[in-house]
Formats: sequence, C-alpha cells, structure tokens
Amino acid sequence: MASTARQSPWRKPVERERERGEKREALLHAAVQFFNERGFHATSLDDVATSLNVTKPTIYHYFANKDEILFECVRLGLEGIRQAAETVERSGGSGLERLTALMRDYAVIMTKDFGMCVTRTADHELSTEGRAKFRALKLEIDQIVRRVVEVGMADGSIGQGNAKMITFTLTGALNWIARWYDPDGPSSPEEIADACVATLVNGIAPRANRKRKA
Amino acid sequence: MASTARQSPWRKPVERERERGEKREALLHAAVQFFNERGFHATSLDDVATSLNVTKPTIYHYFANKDEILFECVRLGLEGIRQAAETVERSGGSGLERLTALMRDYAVIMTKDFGMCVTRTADHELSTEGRAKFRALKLEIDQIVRRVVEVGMADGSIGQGNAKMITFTLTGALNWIARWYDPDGPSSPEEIADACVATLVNGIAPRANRKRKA
DNA sequence: TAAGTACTATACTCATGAGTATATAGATGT
DNA sequence: ACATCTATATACTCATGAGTATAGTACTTA
Repeated sequence: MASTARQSPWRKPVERERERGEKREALLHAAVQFFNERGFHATSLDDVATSLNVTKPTIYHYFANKDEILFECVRLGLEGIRQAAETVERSGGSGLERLTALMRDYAVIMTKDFGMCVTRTADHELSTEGRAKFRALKLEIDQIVRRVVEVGMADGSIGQGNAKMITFTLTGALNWIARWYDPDGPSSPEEIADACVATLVNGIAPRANRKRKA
Repeated sequence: MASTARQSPWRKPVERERERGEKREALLHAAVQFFNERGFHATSLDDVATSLNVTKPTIYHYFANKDEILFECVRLGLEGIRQAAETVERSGGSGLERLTALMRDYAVIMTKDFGMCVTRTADHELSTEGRAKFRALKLEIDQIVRRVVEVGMADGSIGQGNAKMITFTLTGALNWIARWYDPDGPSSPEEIADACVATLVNGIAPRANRKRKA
C-alpha cells in the first residue's frame, strides 16, 4: 500500500527544506532577470514578487532585504567563475593552454544570467558589507587568472609582459560580453567564447606561423 | 581709459552667454563625477547643487531634468570617441596602424570623466529618447572601428576573421578600462593605453617575429 | 528710472518603493 | 484537540528625491 502511495500532500521535513531552497532559488532567478534588464534600482520587489504570483512580504520570508538578493546574485555568478578558474588552474597543459580554457569558460558564464549580473552590477549598488565581499571575490578570481598568465610566461607559452595589465585587458574583453551578448542573436555562447578567446590569444596582427587552435 | 578698465562687473551679452555656458559645463562636470562614483540613481541633484554652492532649482535653470544631464554626459564622452575615431580613420597608414592609433585614443578617453560615464551608464538608465540616441552614437563608433578592421583585413595588416566579433572584443577590453582605472594608481592613462593596445594587437601567445611597436 | 530679463533661493508637492505590523490558513507535533 | 510553526496576504509607514510654485535680487536696456 505504501509502495503505491504516489504523492502525499504532506512532505517530510527534508523535502520541505528542499522546497524552501527551490523557492529561494526561483526568487533569485526572477530577480536577476529583472536586474539585468532594468537595473537594480529600477527593479521593485513588487515586480519580482508579482512575476512569481506572490507578494512582497513573501520575499522577505526568504531574504533579509533587497541588498541581500543582489549580493546573492553576484555571488552565484562569481562563484561559478571561480570554480571554473580553479579547476582549470589545477589542470594540466602549458600556461597558455590553461589560460585559453579558463577564458573560454569565463566567456560562456558571462552569457548566463548570474554571470551577466556580475558585470552589470557596479560596486556602489551593493551594501557596504556586500561590496567588500564582492571585491574580495573578484580579486580572488583576478589572482587566479594572473597566476595562470605568469605560469605561461614562465614556461614560454605566453609572451613576456605586465601580468597585471594583461589580466585586466583579457578579463575586460570577457566581462564586456555580458553587455552585448544577445540570446536571440546569431551566435551561440560557445561560438562567441571561441571567437573572443581566439582574438585575445592571437591578437589581430597576422601571424606568420598561424596555427589553428592553440 | 577704456584700455585700462580691467574688469567691469558688467558683462557684454556675448560674455554673459559664455558665462552661462561655463556654468552649464561646471554642472555637467560636477554631475559626471557623482554619477561615476555613486551611480546615476544614487546621485541626488541636491548633492550636485550643493557641491557647487547652489541649490537644486538653479540646476533646472540649465537643464530640463535629470535625464538630460546624464544624456549630455554620455554624449560628450561618445562625441570625444567618435571624433578621435573619425580623425584616425581618415589618416594614412595601414589598417593595423590606424586601428592601433584609434584604440590608443579610445583607451585614453576611457580614463577621463565623460568617457568613464559612457561605460558605467547602462541603457536602461537613460530616458527612452536618450536611449535611442545613445545606441545610435555607439553604433556609429562601432561601425567606424569595424570599417578600420576591415580595411586592415583587406590590406593584409590584420588577420582574417569575423570583423564584428573582433570589434566587440577589442572595444570591450577598452571599455572595461573605465571600470578599473585608478587615477591614484601607478600607471598613467597613456601607459595603460599602450599596454592594453599592445596586448590586443599582439595577443598573448609569443610571436616568432616579435616586433617592438607595430 | 521704469520695465524687463536672468538667475537664484525657500519651501513646497508628489510618486515611488523599501520595509513592516498584523492577520490567517494549513500543516505538524503532543 | 491544542499549541505551534510555516508560508502567505492585506494594508499600512516612512524616507527619499525629482520636480515646481513663488518670490526676490541684480543686472540690462530703453
């Protein structure tokens, strides 16, 4: 009998916890889309709530305030980038190979909702505490990228130069994808990522010894 | 007698017009600094007015509304870029030489107040009309850059590729300068511009036939 | 010197939206 | 059955800041 009881309306505590998490996530997803489209200030929590058929106080059941929602969005985006960067850093291959892989993953994330939010959110939109954590996370990512650049310079796969400035230049081009990528456009995130990375790796001047794929 | 009359408190109409223009400009300069630092929404016109020892209604004597002020700021920034781009496009040299010069000027502008404002302002912060003009101006600049890229591909000074995507990648890296440039930092705008452009032109992979300066 | 114009201030209005006080319905545990 | 806890809604409060109505002052011109 119990084996055929398909779907009781009563949930076990574990399931209820999971449902709560899912609702929280749904709120974040709805919010990040508004933030990306209209900006943080121009998004009212009433709008977010209405889009999910609930009301504002419900949101306050899952989040302390609006700032926390924004912070969670950028945190998710940055966490994704950091994990990709860490994984790649630890992988094998030359510095250039690792950096190429890292940039590709980075670029793809920039076309996703939470990645976009990272680029579209300015420091001053976050609360004081959020801002500090935001900067710390961005710094961490920057340092991973810079380390990979330095590895490449050391093993000769990347030309010599100012690693800090190079890192900023590369991540800048990648970050900006979030400002022009159009999901309805002709190119997929992967195509865009590949094209961007190719330009950054090879530069624009023609190469005598041009190789397809690094 | 008139020749020694140093500074009459009475101005001629022309001078008064000029003074009006100067005041308008002073307001724009004060405003753009607040916008860059705190963001458009977080900047109150009371703050802007107070910083120049006047009150809010005075601002409305020079501008119709807050949106117009923001638009004028981004317009000035974009106008600067466009003029630099047009001048360079018409200059001599290979496509690559022109593009290099264009990117350098572009990068330097990105470290100035109005240039920064262009990058830091999102479409949705402008009024509907402002937004349309903003996009049109950005498109115009993009097309100049893209034409120069295509010239370079045609004359062989730039490697073959998707001109649109390359343009976005390059301008992205340049635009992002406005997000990390620190006037109190160790590098001057010119140094940053040169470093960025070098990375974008040469890429990061080492070049067999490396030349200093394109 | 009278009328007009340019510029600025004081003291408002008004909309918006974050956040809250309070109530309720249902599910859970004793 | 009763006390609780969770999730949600209704109906507020309250601060902020854009924009304005009104008035005064100083300079200009006839």
